[in-house]
Amino acid sequence: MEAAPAKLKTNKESLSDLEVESIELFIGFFKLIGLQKSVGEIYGLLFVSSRALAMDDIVRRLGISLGAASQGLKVLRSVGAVKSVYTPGDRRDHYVADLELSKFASAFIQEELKPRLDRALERIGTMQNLASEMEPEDRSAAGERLERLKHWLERGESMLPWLLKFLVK
Amino acid sequence: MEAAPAKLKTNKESLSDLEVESIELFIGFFKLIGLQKSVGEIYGLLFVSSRALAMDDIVRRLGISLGAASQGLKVLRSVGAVKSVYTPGDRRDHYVADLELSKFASAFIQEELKPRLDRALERIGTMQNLASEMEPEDRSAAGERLERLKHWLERGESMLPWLLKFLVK
DNA sequence: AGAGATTTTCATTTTTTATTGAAGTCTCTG
DNA sequence: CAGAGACTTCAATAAAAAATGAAAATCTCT
Repeated sequence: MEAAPAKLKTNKESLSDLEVESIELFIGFFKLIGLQKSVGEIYGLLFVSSRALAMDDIVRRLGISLGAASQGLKVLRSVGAVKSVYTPGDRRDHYVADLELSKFASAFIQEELKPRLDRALERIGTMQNLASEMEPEDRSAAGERLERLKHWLERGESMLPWLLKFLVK
Repeated sequence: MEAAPAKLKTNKESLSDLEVESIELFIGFFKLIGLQKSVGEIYGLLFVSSRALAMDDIVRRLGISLGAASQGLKVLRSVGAVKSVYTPGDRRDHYVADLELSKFASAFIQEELKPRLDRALERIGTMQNLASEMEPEDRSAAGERLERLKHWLERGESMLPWLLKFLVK
């Protein structure tokens, strides 16, 4: 039997406990709003970093691929969760976490929630038309349900601006 | 060349346009709160049905497996989204959609959102302890960030009861 | 302009998640 | 009280999503 092979990846400099906690925290948080693990990892690492990190620092520390880092940073930039800062004498982009957490929440509300509610209300219109062509017995059942659902969704929609204001302030 | 083979699955009685719209609507809605497609399909079908459906009606109409239907109904029961009604002279359970849509939303808030926020706040406590053992330069950067994150999460948490009340009434 | 460094893109592979299908359990009924 | 119907469970399979790795593109400095 051969000597035990090194099972652990050796290509990642070990993370501190603080970094691990931060990463786990943001993986969970970002998953909730539909972002993938690697995005949470990157943000978690940047969140507790006292200096800006270049993409290959991120790659090295997290042990992820360049591709994943590039894509993850793209997402984070697009929701305003990180910004790149200039570092004299270094050609690489360096990233820091933007601490306005409310940005993600409002991006989520405006880019995910709102469009879905709008789409759902559209669908209800379609469904009400379809229902109006049905036999009376079926129509009344479906009709009342649709009306209720519509009210509820409109209520939800009306709440969004308020919710947004609350989170962003 | 042979006659064109029947490509469509023939094991599902075709769905009406109304049913299709409803199913798509609820698939989207349920995905948002982390429930799987088959759960949305079942609820969407029940939502526009004018009568209670047995599990094998659901299986037949949607063309899903018994197992998926059983599991999907289990989830829907657990969040109070469907209830079973008694049908004389039939041993099978028959299900109707519960129209209190707010139930799902509040189940989501209480069973997903709240625990996650709590867990996150716990983690921040841990992180604050870890940070307090760090070198001063790193500590102040991390310390301020943690404090901000904590405030923001507490703010979010304080909003939940209100949100819940708004949705449920 | 061109060499080297950095970053992006995307087809392929890996991982994760959802669905199936068959065996198992329970419960009515004849 | 046996057996058929109704439902559940779970290991195996299929589908979907994410990560990798390498090529292509972009950038920067001389």
